[in-house]
Amino acid sequence: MTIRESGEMYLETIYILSQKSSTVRGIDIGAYMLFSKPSVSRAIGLLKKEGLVITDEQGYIKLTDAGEKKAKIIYERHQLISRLLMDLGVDEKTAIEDACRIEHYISEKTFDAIKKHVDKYGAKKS
Amino acid sequence: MTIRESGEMYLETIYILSQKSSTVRGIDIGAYMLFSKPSVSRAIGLLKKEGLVITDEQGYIKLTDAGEKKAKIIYERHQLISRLLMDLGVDEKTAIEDACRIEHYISEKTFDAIKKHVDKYGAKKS
DNA sequence: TATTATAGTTAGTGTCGGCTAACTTGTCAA
DNA sequence: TTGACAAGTTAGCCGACACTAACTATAATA
Repeated sequence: MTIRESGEMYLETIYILSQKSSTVRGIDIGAYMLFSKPSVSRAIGLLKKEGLVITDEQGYIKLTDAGEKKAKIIYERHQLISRLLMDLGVDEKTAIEDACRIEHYISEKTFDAIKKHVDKYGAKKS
Repeated sequence: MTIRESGEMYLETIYILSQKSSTVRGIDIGAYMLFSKPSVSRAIGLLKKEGLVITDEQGYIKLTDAGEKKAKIIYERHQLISRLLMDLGVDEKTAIEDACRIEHYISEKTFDAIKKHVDKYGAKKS
């Protein structure tokens, strides 16, 4: 069972929250994603099974090395797509929102192409 | 009930097939999309309910005016995103595939921005 | 200490959108 | 005329992924 869009979103969220705070709880994830506690609970359970997430003794949620690696890739994609869209003239809010949905559906090849473009011309805005 | 990703794909397919042949049947749609007959049957039923599709006396599937309008928009999006990706250096096959998945998730604003870009710089390839 | 609030889980539901199996119907050829 | 095939539909299933209601466990506070 490989990870899907929903799982990617959770991973990315955990990654983002981990950078703001050293402790991430299910409830924080739910608050960020606007999902209910049971939805988060189930999703985290699945990510644990896949070895992408663990919970420590206090119940805090952490990414495993594998999870962190994946999360970074997803996060990087999000950033890059946002930048591309902003380069094209899309306002930041819309760019971030659209990137969030698109990021799960682009191939490696397209991602590389966007990377090249943004490295060359882009990133008006960090 | 508003149309979703799956419905958009069916509409676009009907649109494409309608341009190749004046008669479009469920079986043709299934062959194109690689979906089973019952899946197509159900989807077409839903599109009929939404007034986007009708079947004529012989059972052939046609877009209504509303359906054609929607289908055109979706098709145009697909074309534009493909061009954008090709402009970025993505090969045609990959560009078309990725565009197919992305097209359902971009906002009007982003679409407009892509349109401007492609009109200005793009379309190396029709 | 007893109460209350917070966090997590369990159980069960609903929608979307695929699927197979099996039935119906119409056409065409033996 | 009958038998077979092609196309469509019906019935029912499944996975993904949200939800609510309700239970549990723990921590904080009156």
